[in-house]
Amino acid sequence: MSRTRKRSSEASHAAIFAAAAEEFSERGFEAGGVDRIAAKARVNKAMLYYHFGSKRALYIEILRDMFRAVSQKARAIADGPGTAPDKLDRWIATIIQEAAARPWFPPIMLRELASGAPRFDPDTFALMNSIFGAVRDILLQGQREGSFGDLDPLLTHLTIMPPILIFFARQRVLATKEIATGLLEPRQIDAFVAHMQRTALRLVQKEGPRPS
Amino acid sequence: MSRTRKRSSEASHAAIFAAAAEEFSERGFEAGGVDRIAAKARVNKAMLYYHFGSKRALYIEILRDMFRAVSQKARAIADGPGTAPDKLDRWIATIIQEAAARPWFPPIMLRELASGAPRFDPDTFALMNSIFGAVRDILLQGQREGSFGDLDPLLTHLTIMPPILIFFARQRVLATKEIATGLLEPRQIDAFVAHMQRTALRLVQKEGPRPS
DNA sequence: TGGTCTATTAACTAACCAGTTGGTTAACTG
DNA sequence: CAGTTAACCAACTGGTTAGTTAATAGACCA
Repeated sequence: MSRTRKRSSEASHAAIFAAAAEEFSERGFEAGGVDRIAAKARVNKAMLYYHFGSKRALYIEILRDMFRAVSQKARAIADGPGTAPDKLDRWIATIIQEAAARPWFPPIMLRELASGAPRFDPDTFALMNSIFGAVRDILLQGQREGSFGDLDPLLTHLTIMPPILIFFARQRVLATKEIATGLLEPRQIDAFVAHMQRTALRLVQKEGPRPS
Repeated sequence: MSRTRKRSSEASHAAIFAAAAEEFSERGFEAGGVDRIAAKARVNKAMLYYHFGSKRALYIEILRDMFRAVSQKARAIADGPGTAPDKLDRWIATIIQEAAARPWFPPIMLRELASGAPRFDPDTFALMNSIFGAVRDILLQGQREGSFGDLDPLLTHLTIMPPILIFFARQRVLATKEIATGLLEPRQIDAFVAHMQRTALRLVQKEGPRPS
């Protein structure tokens, strides 16, 4: 049946993708091995080249998958209705949810930042930039509305994103070492969302009279 | 003369250290090559093993060098005189200065965080933890004195450090690509110090009446 | 002067890696 | 049923890698 073959093909594709995401997340692009990926996916190494063309193309596919999802949601929030503080809250909740749903994303992204993203093709780079574009629009809206103070959108973005990436990279490590269980329970994530929302609001707020 | 030989030995040691710092910073531990390090240091590869014993020992030496410097200064600030907000400001200025002086540090640290620091021996790990210990003492002092609100020291530390690491990792990338020159001029760094000091203060401040 | 130690080297090894090749199997099609 | 093709695989290749070894040059000292 065509179904059987087709399904098998898609299953192989998905298994390779999942195995590669895990491998690259744990070891990085250079240290990640295609033999190990193939073994994890229970697939012959040649299938990896059959389905994805090259180690790099497979890696980029993993990056693009997550950029596509985040970029689309960020644009929807920025272009949708609501006040700027409200949009900022929703943006933070969204990116944290997406990171929690793709545990391989934060380590890969951190390594890309550390390396200067030399593996990004122009399209992937543009996709990543469009995420910042949405955030910038939210921040500028807040300034226009008078609810946000004077701020540098890029610097603000670069202050909010890194703690999120490192929080999840650390969580994965702690989970792997089994130092503490249940650290990624929903309550834990909700508390972190609240922390980052509070942090972001304090960061963009207008300066004003302070207590004491 | 013994001087000539001794100096030559120390010079080789230093050249290998510098070349390795650069190599590991650009490519990471796994992708970093000892042959490339030796070539950069203008030294035979065997000298690397003579002076440092192994690739990993060389790598750890680079990590310890920076942890030693930062840990010592952090302790001095935490244990010295001054109010908590003042200490927090000095801590941020210090870590940013140390990162600027060791441009290889942020990328290496980011990759370690992404990998879960599997290459840390217990001593190095303790050295790194003692940095957090000093920061925690500053934050607790602020709570005791009533100038800081209710906060989680670890979460606060993990909100302040990542933007600093990523700021410098990005700077190095931009400098390499020569997209913009002079980005790391003193003024640029001073502005970033001010931004992070403002960010940290807003983060730890007591909640109070806000401007509407 | 002859022995000893530090610093250095070229040449080697054994393992590993990304990617290729040449061929097989099995579902579908006319 | 015969031909086509998507999906799959074992085995190989060429190149790279961390780490070793055996030998040597020169400083120091007795």
